[in-house]
Amino acid sequence: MLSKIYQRLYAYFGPQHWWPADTPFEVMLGAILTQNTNWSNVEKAIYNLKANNLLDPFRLNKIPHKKLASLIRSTGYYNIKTKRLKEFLSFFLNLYKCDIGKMKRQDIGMLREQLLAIKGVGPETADSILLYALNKPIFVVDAYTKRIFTRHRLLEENANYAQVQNFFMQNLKNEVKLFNEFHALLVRLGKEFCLKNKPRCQKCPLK
DNA sequence: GACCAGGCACATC
DNA sequence: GATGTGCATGGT
Repeated sequence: MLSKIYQRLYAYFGPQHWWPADTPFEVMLGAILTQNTNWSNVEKAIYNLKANNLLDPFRLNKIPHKKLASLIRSTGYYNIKTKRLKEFLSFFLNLYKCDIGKMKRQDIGMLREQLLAIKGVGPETADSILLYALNKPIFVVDAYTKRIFTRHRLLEENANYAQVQNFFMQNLKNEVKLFNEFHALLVRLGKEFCLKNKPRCQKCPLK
């Protein structure tokens, strides 16, 4: 059933080419910056960081809070997100010496626990980093995913993150490519057809 | 001007 | 352990 849904979405929208970033490090920053925020707001912040030559963990770690906050202002919650970025950077530096390869070689379960231990990294952010920055096979659950599947009565209204994630991972092949594209397609579907304030959608391609 | 967007931590009951 | 609240900009 899930793979049927995936096929239909893929046929309708085509490949989504996620995550929109040049490097794994940029994915990780974007994952924090996009928390409860429109992606277009994140693009502006990433642009600012790039323009200031700060898409580098060592340089980014050194700049003062105020400076970083002003650069990511467009993403909202900029004081909190500045702290979260700093928390993430010290994790990245201390445990992995800012070495993506070293992270990729780490066991996925261990890595997920380490990411979740960072203040400001919850399940969705951790899983986005695992899947989209490190190519680890894990399904990312977000607000759209829940909304789409509860509206189609395929999930309980009160299902928690782990339950939704299990629902996908137990019913799909354990493939990075599939998890990548499926989640991206669900976000695309959500943006275009499953908005919060439009509870009934006649044109939904899943119907 | 209200409502929402690719969450999360923390307080309080 | 469930429920509520603060965080904040930019687009519709």
